[in-house]
Order: sequence, then structure tokens, then C-alpha cells
Amino acid sequence: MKKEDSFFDKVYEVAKQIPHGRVTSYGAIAKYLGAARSARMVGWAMNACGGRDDIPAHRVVNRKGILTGKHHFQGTNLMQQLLESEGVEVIENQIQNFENLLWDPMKEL
DNA sequence: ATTCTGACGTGGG
DNA sequence: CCCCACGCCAGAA
Repeated sequence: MKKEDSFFDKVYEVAKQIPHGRVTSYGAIAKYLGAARSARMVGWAMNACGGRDDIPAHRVVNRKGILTGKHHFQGTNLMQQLLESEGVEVIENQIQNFENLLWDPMKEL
């Protein structure tokens, strides 16, 4: 048994499944994992991701569609750059048309 | 064990 | 939408 049984890895698995050009919220992932009340842990898991480029953390935002975690990225605008690179319009740290781009793992999976 | 923190969510105003 | 307060849980010191 690997130690990847942690809650983190579950988040990573889902994050990896986020389609290109799509976005999801921490709560959506948390609910999908059955830990709706642990949405904070989802973001925290990302923080622990540290160096894993496999995990598109930039596609994960809070419920408002705001890039709350851009401060944790290497650059100040890296997160937005990545999103825009995927066709996601971001203005003032907020994703435009967020509801339309939202990828819900429960609904999509 | 205790305490604090945190990339959140929800509800009320 | 904003602001305020509470809850929630896992990890670090």
C-alpha cells in the first residue's frame, strides 16, 4: 500500500482530470471526494503539490472563479497566464464566464 | 496532546 | 456582488 492514500492524492487525481481550457472550484472537488466540508484541504493539497507540473492547480479556483491561489504560484501572473493560454479569459484575478467554463467532476464524471 | 493556520463554503444582512 | 461570522478538517510546529 502506498502512502498515496492521503486526501491530497485524491485531489491530485481529480485535478489531473481537469480538461484543458476548463476550470473547477475547490468545493466541487471536495464534494466529489466526499469531503464537502473540507474544501480548504483541497487547496491545501495543491500547496503541498510543490513542483508537480502534472497538477494544473491553475485550473482550480474558489467558488467565485477568482484566482485566490495565484499568490502561491511562482510568478505573480503565472496562474492567469496559464489560464489565458488555455482560452480562459481572466480579468482582475477573476475568470470571465466562469459558470460556463466550470468543470464539475460530479457532473462530468 | 494542544494550538494555529489555511489556495473554502455557506448563510445572513 | 460585498461584508461578517462560523464551521470544517488535515497537517505543521
